[in-house]
Amino acid sequence: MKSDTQETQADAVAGKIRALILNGTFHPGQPLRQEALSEQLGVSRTPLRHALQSLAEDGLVEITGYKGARVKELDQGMVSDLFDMRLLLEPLALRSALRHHTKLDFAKAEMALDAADAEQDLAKLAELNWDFHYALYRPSNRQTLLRTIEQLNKASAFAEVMASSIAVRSEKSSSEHRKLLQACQNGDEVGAVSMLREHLQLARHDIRNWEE
Amino acid sequence: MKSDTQETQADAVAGKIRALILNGTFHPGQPLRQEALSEQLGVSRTPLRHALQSLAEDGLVEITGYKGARVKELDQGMVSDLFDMRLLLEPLALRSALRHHTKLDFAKAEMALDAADAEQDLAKLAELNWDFHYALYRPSNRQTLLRTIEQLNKASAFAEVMASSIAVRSEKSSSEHRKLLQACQNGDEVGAVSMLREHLQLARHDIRNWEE
DNA sequence: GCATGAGGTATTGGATACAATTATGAAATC
DNA sequence: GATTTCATAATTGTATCCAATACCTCATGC
Repeated sequence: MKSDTQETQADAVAGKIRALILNGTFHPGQPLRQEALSEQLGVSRTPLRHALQSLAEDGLVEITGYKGARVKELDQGMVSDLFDMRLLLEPLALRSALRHHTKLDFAKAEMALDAADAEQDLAKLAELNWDFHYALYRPSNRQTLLRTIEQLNKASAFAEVMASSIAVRSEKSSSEHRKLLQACQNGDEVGAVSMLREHLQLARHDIRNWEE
Repeated sequence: MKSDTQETQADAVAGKIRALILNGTFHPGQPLRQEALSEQLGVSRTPLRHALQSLAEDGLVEITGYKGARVKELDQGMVSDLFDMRLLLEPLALRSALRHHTKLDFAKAEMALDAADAEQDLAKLAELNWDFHYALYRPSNRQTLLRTIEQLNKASAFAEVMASSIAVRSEKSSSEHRKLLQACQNGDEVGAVSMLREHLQLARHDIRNWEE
């Protein structure tokens, strides 16, 4: 997961802001003032600005020229779109990866699951969620596909947190994840794919119920 | 297509650099030095940096911390991934849009096609290409889906230009586009979707043949 | 001869200062 | 009283300057 690129302050700050958003410290629609944030996080406005731009790419904040950045509102169609896309793309990645899985991949996936079961912090839980899925998809070695799926997952995590769904269904999610992992280990392609589909549909359903 | 957000110099510069890349002035792998570019484009390094970050999001350049930005190399799997994804996502957008098309949408699409037939500049041709597809998908009103599809289209345009494919198959592409538009106007859902699929597959095929 | 490390240069990342734009609010006008 | 206007403040975008990091050369040791 670690890239060879030297981490810059902007990246670090982006991570911190992401955590603050996912933890609920910053709520949807809230404006993110550059000066205040920069002093709060102990950096200048320059890297902060880059961080905000990064978060905008990930769909967590919305930037409007000369008007500033605010935490994105979770609109009605966003959840549908995200999960429709994930339902189309992730089975493709999983199928491409299935023949190339190694024991190390399964170990990484299981490690993420175990850590998730003990995790309370929502931001870290979301991160572990992605670690699990990524472990299963990465052996496909399809970088471009993986990058898009990662974006969609990050945005989904945002939606789940906003809908207070990620905490509520964590134990359900865990069992679904373990079944999916088991199917992958057995080399059961149709089972794994259908388990993945079911998992995504259940997640979407639970989010839907929480938004009014 | 114009958003209400005030265009900033960073955005303008991003557009210029994108054009320079698509026109072949900057070739893949070439490093993009900030100082040189900033003086060439008449802006400071600060907005230039933001522009490069934007282009990195679009997948046209690659940024590595403290090492700089370079025009992205067109790797083998990228084309496959992009078109696999487009083949899954764009039919969904088209189907969602079909019932909501208005005469204005068709007019916009046709205008883009007519302009494309007379266009020589590769960057503008790529832009018109997207304008056409966007006109057909936008009535779906699915913003998140559209945003992802836009990214994929921009990246595809990059790949097509790099493979010297966009110029060669422009007349073929035009006829495919017009058939697709016709099917949409007739309200022929299955015809439109299959035409779209064929169009994408042909584009992928022609790119494949040009890369060695 | 080749690896290795010190030093200097080139280039990027970050901090600060300044300009451009937008939001705010009070006064004037209908 | 509501609305428009204009000035002022708050906020973002841009330019400039400084610091951190990577790259390249060249000396030095084996």
